[in-house]
Amino acid sequence: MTEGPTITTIAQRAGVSIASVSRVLNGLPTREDTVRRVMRAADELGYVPNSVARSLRNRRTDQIAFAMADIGNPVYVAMVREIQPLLKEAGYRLLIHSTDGEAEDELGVLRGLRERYVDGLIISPLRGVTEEHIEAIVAARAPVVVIGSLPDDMPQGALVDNVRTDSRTGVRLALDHLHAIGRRRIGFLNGPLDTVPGAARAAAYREALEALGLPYDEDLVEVGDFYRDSGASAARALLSRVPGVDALMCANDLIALGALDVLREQGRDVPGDVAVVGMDDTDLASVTWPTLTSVSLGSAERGRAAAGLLLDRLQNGPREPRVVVVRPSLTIRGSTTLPGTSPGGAR
Amino acid sequence: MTEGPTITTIAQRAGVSIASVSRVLNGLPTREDTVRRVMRAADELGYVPNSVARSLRNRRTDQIAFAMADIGNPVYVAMVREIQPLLKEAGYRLLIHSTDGEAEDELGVLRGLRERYVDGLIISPLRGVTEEHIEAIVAARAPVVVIGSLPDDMPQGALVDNVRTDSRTGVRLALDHLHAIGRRRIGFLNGPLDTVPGAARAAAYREALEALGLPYDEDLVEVGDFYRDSGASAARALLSRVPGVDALMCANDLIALGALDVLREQGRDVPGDVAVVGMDDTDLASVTWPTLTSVSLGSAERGRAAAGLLLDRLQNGPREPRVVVVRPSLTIRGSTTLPGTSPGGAR
DNA sequence: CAGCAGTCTGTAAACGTTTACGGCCGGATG
DNA sequence: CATCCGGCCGTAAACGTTTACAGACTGCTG
Repeated sequence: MTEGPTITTIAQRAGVSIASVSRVLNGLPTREDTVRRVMRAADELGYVPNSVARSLRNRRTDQIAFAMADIGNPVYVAMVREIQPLLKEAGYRLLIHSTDGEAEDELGVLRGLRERYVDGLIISPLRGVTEEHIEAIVAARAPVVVIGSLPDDMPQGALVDNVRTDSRTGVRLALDHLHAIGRRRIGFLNGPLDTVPGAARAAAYREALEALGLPYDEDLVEVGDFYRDSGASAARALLSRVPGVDALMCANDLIALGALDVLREQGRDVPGDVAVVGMDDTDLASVTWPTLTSVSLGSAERGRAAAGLLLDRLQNGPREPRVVVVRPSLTIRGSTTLPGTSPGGAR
Repeated sequence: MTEGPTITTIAQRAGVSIASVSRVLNGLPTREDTVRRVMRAADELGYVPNSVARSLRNRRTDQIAFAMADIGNPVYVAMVREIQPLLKEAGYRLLIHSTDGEAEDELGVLRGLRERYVDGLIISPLRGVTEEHIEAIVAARAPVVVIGSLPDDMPQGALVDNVRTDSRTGVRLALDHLHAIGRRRIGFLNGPLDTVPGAARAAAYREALEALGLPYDEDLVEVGDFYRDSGASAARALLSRVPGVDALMCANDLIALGALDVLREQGRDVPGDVAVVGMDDTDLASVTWPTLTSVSLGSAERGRAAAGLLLDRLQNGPREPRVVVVRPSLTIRGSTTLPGTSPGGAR
């Protein structure tokens, strides 16, 4: 396996020093004649600079990592889809880490920053930012953007920006809508309470009910996992316990899919008998039948914001940490509107 | 910004040479006493090796890239989902390149191999492997796995393995099934003919009809793009031209989604009036209503195979190029089976 | 006690760049 | 003609590792 040409090879062929070669290739001022000879030699040899050597010398890798729980989750796909072109545009390559939501893996990625194989990191920790996460971020001395919530008491040295959404308001939007279309017995299918989204949504559901003057009823709440199967089981349990439920608020779209499966199986009309709202507004929401009303937490926008913050720090150097909050919105579709009825109309 | 400790720092603190430090850290035989001192110093300093310097010296980056048209496409997501854990297991990091299917971007990635920022590449070129692709692969001198079809006349020097599927057989499976449930006027909604999948599926459709003894009718074929909107337009056009069509074969699941939209809008029963078959068997297929019968081209399996081939080459050195062919299969769902009817039954 | 084998360690080179520094040469100036 | 200045260029060091090689030391043998 012949090794490729290096600047030394070019220097020999062009009869100049490696310093001149480097200068020419980097466009530094050089005599016309030298430029031509170097360019010629480089072309003939088909020279391509070695990015590893360059990284070592320049102390930058032009790589950025994105770490999330599961690349199979449409929410993260939406983020990657926004992040990738922004990074490419700015000359960075993208590394992907799927952590399965394991804190251990997340920490591994954060600690990996010290190996200096990336210039920065965007991370979305599923179970929140622990003491250990923070330590690792501080020790990394590389810019990090956390998508999700961050403790208030971040230490000074941490080069960390934050992008978050307001799922509280998101749940509120959904319940207001359900209330507006006349629903009063609104069930809630949540994910695990020891995840950040799970805990936040649980609290938000309670609050929203209160704001609407509806009673909180334990029987209307079911906790499972963030998957379709689990959503189906939860829906089945809830429906048999409280047959009169007239709406289901689901903590994400996958759970809502499971709920739709069960409602169809039981022959209950959606939204006639039971209205359903999902959360995350993934691509799936427009595919189901009926199509799924869903709270958009702005995945794409969060991805864009995170990439923007990171690039800003990399390009413009240190500054005060920033927080970007993305406002949720409600996308109303068929699972809460009877055909021919306007979205806001009563039932 | 304090720079982190290097082996030099450790060497000073431990009172030994950097060579000894390196030996200890790499587990080479060393006197007990020295080991202890080095380990102690490394711990106290919180040393982490610099992966860039290591890469430069070792001539390997422990990174692998995956290049595909669009990370938003569920087919590629399925592949990434399989590839990532295999690479992680083998100690490689994963880089993602979304090329938008632009030949220029694909070539950019291939040429990038010469910059040596990755040890290998998995690529899925949307519009086929051109002369230029091949040149770049040969020049790369790094192992490449192509997912998709590869010309027969690859030059000797190319370190390239190949994973492909047999979409011909896939289309055949679908048409056999449609024929078996009594459909005779089977329309075909295809993607662009200048893409590899588009061309292959067009030919396969013709062949399959012939094998079934059905006439080929131009009016039954519509060419658009591989997206949902485009699938809808195509379906609309086809249905108005040939109202009596009793089945729609779609070149991918997204097109099939569009077709389902239109059929619902026109009040035609699926599968009663028109049966629908998609292709790729993505997650979407189990979400639609009715759920979508779809030809699985084994995305996950192709991803696994590609990662396996690449790792094999990286770990065991040069060998003859290999080709893995993944057999398609048909996943039968609601869009071709009347409730209560067994899948194979007549209409 | 000389010689020798065997361990362990340190020096230095190498991986392929970028860049500080000083030298050389030309022309312009006094 | 001596001096100075500016523009180019080459030498060498640096980035942080790994590793070939040779030297130092130990303890043993004859």
